[in-house]
Amino acid sequence: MDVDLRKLRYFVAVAEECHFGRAAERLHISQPVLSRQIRALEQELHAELFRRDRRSTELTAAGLQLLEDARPLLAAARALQHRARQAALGTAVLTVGFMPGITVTAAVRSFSARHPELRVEVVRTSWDDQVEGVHDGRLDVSYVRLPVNRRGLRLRPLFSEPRVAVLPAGHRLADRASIAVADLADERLLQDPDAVPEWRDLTGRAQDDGSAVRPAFRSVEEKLEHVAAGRGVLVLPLSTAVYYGHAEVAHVPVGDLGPNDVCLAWSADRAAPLLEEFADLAAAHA
Amino acid sequence: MDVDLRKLRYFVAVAEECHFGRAAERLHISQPVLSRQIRALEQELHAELFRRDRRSTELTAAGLQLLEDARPLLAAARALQHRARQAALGTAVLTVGFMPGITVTAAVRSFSARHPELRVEVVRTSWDDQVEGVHDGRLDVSYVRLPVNRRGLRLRPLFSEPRVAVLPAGHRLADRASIAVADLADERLLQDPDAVPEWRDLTGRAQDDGSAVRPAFRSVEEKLEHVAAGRGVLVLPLSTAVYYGHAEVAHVPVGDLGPNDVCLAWSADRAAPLLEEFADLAAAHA
DNA sequence: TAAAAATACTCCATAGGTATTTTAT
DNA sequence: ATAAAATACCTATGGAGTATTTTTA
Repeated sequence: MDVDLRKLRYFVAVAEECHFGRAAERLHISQPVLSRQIRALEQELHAELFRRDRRSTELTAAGLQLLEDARPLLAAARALQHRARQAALGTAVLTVGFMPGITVTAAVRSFSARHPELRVEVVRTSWDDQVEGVHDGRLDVSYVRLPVNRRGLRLRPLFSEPRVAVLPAGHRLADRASIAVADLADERLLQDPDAVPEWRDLTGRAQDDGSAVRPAFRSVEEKLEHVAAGRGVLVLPLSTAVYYGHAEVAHVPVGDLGPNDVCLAWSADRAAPLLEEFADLAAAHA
Repeated sequence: MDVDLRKLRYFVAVAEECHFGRAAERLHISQPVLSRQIRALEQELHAELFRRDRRSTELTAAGLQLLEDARPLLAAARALQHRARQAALGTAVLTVGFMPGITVTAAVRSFSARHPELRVEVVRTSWDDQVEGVHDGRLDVSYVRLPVNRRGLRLRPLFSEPRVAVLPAGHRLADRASIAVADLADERLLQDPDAVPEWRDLTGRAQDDGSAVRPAFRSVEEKLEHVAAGRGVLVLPLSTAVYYGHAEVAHVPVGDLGPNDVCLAWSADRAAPLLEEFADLAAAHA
């Protein structure tokens, strides 16, 4: 009758690992259990999900389709649990996510004034989890920086700001009034290339020259230390660069980079009145 | 760990019936089982979902929040199953829903020409299920008539058309070139008031004068027979009225009713490229 | 033959059932 | 006293484990 979310979670693990043994390990269950659960899922759906070739395990078309739907469904289920538990605590809470550098106080203050019965929580996000929290219920609304995957989201544009290159203090370009992307061609980019799509278009740079490009330094603070140490450069929205003032780094505008757009995002699956109201205020204060 | 969709389905039934016994009956399980499952759900969520008063059962704030999320989640789960099964059948299918009177052939033909590998199915919908099918996976895209609940949907406006009053052939207003809503004040409306929000604004008409207003005649054809028999009137988009030509009924434009907007709708939770492409074609042919 | 998945079995948590009790009017 | 939900207790399905077999490069 109903699908079993546990089985879906198992399925996603296998789909991601393409290997029953490793997936079982990740899920902290034994391999035979996992095989049996996946088989059961396949029978329930009347669909073969994996092509078990000799030494490899890969998704079928049906499996690909299922993966497409399963991830958001699991996120929605987590969100449902989270919100139900939250609601049970009595005090209604609106949780606002924001990327570093974005100032939310004005909008939050206005909103609190209108809704004194709501407690407003503010949570710092990062490039990697700025939308995740919206999908899994930890955030009600989130200030996000484009580009984001719009799927399942409702977006309200707020403002745009220029992007700057962040360089070591003594760098040959550090004193320039403005530079072009091409000037950075020989530098190492210390961040997710998706955050700077234009980087990909730089001639002479492989599509993905070794996925070891972005190691374990996740926070902006850590990345800035690496910049200061001369290990690479960053491209950041101006407000982020200003927010994290660092004596050993400088920033210069990049002339041929489009501006960075900031939006408010919330789940397209939710009843929106309060969220829209917050969005209106956020837009008014932007 | 994961919520159990079965429990959520049970919960929704109890929330809708406000009565464990009736809900159990509807679910074809015994009442004690249902009580136990709801208790288990409450414990998993650390949330009291129902206030069990003496003789009544009603939702708590947490229960209301859960209901809000549970219904779309269950629909999404059904959609996931449906699409996975469909994908397993091999031939990829795009299913298009449409309200009676809307012509989809042009858009469908263009789309088929561009995607000969896809089989395009066309399914007739009605006022009551025009969005349901999109949520539970039976439809990939659907031509809908506003107003609709936008939650979880992506909408692309296509066109607008005037709305007409449908009257018995010999009716006192049947020969008029145009009428006003007020002229219909004494008539009985044979359809869901939500389909004609302006009806509510008519002075001298109770907000909901007996919910027995709309009995078991669901299809447009049945409603037209009732109009012909003089039992009431309808307000329909012009194309629908024309589509269902009936010798014993007439239709006249209603001057002070806004036009009816037709949109293409699809799920906000899905990856959109193909759906957007269809939307583009639908808009081009509108 | 060796790695990966499937099968065989055992155990136990839990959904479901019936009979009964509790609770509040 | 009665209607509604909760509890007690039983059965059986199915999830999880370990040991083992099948499969194919």
